[in-house]
This record gives sequence, C-alpha cells and structure tokens, in this order.
Amino acid sequence: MPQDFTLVWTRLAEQRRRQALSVEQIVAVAIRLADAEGTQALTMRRVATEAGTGTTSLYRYVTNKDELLELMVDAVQGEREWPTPSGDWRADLTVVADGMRATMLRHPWLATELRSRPTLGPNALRQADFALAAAGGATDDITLASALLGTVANYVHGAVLAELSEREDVRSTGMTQDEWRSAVSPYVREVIIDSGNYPRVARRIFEADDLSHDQQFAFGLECVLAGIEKSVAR
Amino acid sequence: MPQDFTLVWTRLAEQRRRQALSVEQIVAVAIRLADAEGTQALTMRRVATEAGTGTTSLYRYVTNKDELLELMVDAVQGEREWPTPSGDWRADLTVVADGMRATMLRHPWLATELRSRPTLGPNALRQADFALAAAGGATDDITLASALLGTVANYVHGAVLAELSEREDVRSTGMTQDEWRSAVSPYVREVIIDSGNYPRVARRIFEADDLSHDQQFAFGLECVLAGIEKSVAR
DNA sequence: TACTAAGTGGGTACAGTGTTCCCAAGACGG
DNA sequence: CCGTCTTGGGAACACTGTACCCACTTAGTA
Repeated sequence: MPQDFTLVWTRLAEQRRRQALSVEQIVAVAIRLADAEGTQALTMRRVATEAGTGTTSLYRYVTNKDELLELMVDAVQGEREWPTPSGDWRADLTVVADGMRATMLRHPWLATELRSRPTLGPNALRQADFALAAAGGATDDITLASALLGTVANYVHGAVLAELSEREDVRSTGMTQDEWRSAVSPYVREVIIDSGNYPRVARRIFEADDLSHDQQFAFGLECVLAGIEKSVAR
Repeated sequence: MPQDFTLVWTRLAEQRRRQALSVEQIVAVAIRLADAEGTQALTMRRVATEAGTGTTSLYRYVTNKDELLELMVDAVQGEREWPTPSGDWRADLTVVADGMRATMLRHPWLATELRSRPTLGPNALRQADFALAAAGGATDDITLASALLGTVANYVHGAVLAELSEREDVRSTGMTQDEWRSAVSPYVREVIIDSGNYPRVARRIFEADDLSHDQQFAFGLECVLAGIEKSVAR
C-alpha cells in the first residue's frame, strides 16, 4: 500500500509554474483521438503528436496512461447537463439511463474503460448525485435506492457494451452484420440447422425479427424499471 | 471483405499431419495462465513457454491472438452442464443467469473478452440453445423470447463487470476496498462532504449499507425477472 | 526402397508499445 | 544578476504480436 498515494483530482488543483500545455488540453486531444480512431490508436506518441509536443512531455502532466484514461472518463461525463429531478422517479431514471447510454455511444471507448471504483472526478460525482436523486424518488431507504440504481447502471452498461462490440466487430472485420451473416451462412446451415443439435438457435435465426438497438434497449430498460417498481412497492 | 474467410471452427475439425501439440492443449494452457495471472500475463511468449514450445510455433495452430481468445471463450463456456429446461421459465432463466455469472467469476478475463457477434463454437451454441429454451418457457413469440433473454444477458454482463473490476482494482492498486476508502477519505471529506456539492452522494457514503455482491446481483436479477414477467403477461 | 513435395517447429527480426533516465534550457526568488 | 528549480523532450529499455525464413520430419509416389 503506497503511502505517497495522491489522487489525480487533488493534483489537478495545484497550479504550476509555466505550462506550454494543460492537462485539459491533453485530455481533450486524447478524447478526440479515441473517438475518431478507437482505443488502439490512442498511444502516448499519437497523443503527443496530435498535441504538438514531445511524447515524454506528457508525463509532466499525467503520471500514467491509466491516469489519462481516468481523466478522459470523467471529462466525458461532464458533457451532459443534468436537469433538476422531476420527482417522477421512473422518468428521472430513464433520463439517467438514456444519458449514460448516449455518452457511451458517443465515445465508444468509454464503456470498456469504466472501472468500478467510483471515479471521484467532479463530473462523475455530479452524475452520481443526480442519479441518486432520481433513485431517491422511488424510496427513502438509501441502501435500497443505491441498489436499484446499481441495477439500472449495470443493465445499461451491459446493453451498451453489446451494442458497441457489434460496431467494433464491423470495424475490425470490415464486414457489416449482413455481410458477416452471409459469409458464415454455409457453416451455420451445416452445423446449426442441418445437424439439429441446436433447435431453438435454429428457430431463432429463421423466425425471430431483429429489434433495433433502440428497441432492444428500451424494452430491457422497461423490464428493469417495472421490476424496480414492484420491489419498491412492497 | 475477405474472400478467404474461414471460421475457426471449421478449421478445427480438419485433421493435420503430425502434432506435437494440439489446439486444445494450447487453449487449456492459455486459460490456466489467464485465470492465474490475468489478461496482462497472457502473452504469446508466456503461453508458448508454459506449453513447452517455441513462441512462433503457436501460429501453426492459431492464426491470431484474437483467435486464441475466441477459442478460450468458447472452451470456458463448455465447462458447465446445462440441465433440461424445467418449464418454469423464472427458475430456468435464473439458472442461466447464475451460470453465466459463475463462469465469468471463475475466469475473470472472460467478461471483458466477450464480443457481440455470437461465438459460433459448440459450447457457446449449447449455452445459447439452453438459454433460448429457458426464455421460450415465458412466451411462444421467439422475437420476444430473444429480446428478454438479451435483457437478462445484458444485466448479468454489466453486473459481473462491476464485480470483477472491483477485484481487478484491488489487484492493480494493491489496496483492498477498505484500505482504498480510508486512503481517499481526506479528499472525500473535503470535496464531497464539506463542500456540500453532492448531498446524496454524501448521504450514500454515510448511511447506505454495503450489499454483498451476491445480494446486489440477486436483487437486480429479481428486478429484471419481475419486469419480464409483467411484459410477458400482457 | 529412394525421391519429392508438403507440412511442421522454431529462431531471428521488425515495427510498435509504455515508461525511465537523462540533459539542456528557461523561469523564478533573492 | 545569480543559483535553483521546473520544465520540454530526446535516447534508450524492456516488452509486445507476428511475418519471414530455414532446417527438418513426415507422407505419398515411383
């Protein structure tokens, strides 16, 4: 356990002698780069080049690549303005969920970079505060409120991850979903359909309609909220 | 769009001339390594050493590290035996959810490695078939069944990710959750509590009880299932 | 049985990665 | 105006995935 443990956020407040750059600039550059070209393009060298500085100079502003990512995560969560809670907890939690999803979709690297230990940055805290306010509309029991908020957050996280990794697959394989399906269809026909080993998978492939991601997300969120309503009404 | 596109699973069936190793052995070694030392220790060189072979020899069995991961994902999903669906869809979906969670907890790298395009390996297909059977107990509409299954899967994925990344944080920082809390408590006191900017976060920190991961997971799953029940009963 | 072709194991090498170590140059307090 | 501290940033290191190549073993054929 390191004794010289200092949080990023305290160090941010300290002002420094001179600055050719600022942490904010670096973070902004990194976000722009990751948005445009994905996580794999986010190297310290690329960030430095994009920021017009030397690679190792970045380490004057940021101790780690991990720390840079932590700053990026918080910065991005500050893009959204949260309204004052309406008091209708279902509507408020929907705002939270939609907002989280929108942010993660806008910054495709965010979902995979989210860690559990709550980011203690100002923006993440503001979001957490609004989310807790929304959940607080459903119950006064703060333990229950934070449990049900966790449920919503977990669902949103999982749903967005599924949505994003489909996108990511399209990018990495260079095939759209339909192209991929037709490419694997001979294998699918032989192994899944003709073998008869996976009857419901087969039926699913043939008969199920594809919901759009919006529909799938809304359906799942509706389930979660309905379940919460029931567990709160007790 | 590559024309020479061949699935891993077809290539696996082809038998080869001689084999000092087998794909199965390599995959098993890789899984053991990743389980024990985490994703960051999973390098081709380590796998090769552990398997007692040269690094580049692995590429005779596996075209990519990504492909190795895909094989690992499927292999791990074959550890669990699925029962025959009981017909009680709530119980069956609970079995699915608990099983997915248990597998992901046993292999901490799995959750972050899951991709959306369904793994077409035999084990993943068997799991999907059971899961669809479970969901099919709730409704005959296959589109609805697969939507609600997706909701469960998304929730489970998100919940386990939260659970795992907490563990991962403990490993990477070398501090337990409690140690970390007391380490950041001065900052928390100043920025969150005393500033008064985040009243519900403050209240949460002081008053909320910590649910165990089992409790949190069960609570969330209960919400999801209750919501599904309502959306199906319509 | 001898020869050829193909497939296998694996060393070397390369382009990149995050990060540490240094040093020169500039900014600040006295 | 000087000495000290802080910056910017180049060189270098340990490490990654993997393409290329070569010697060698095997399988099939003459």
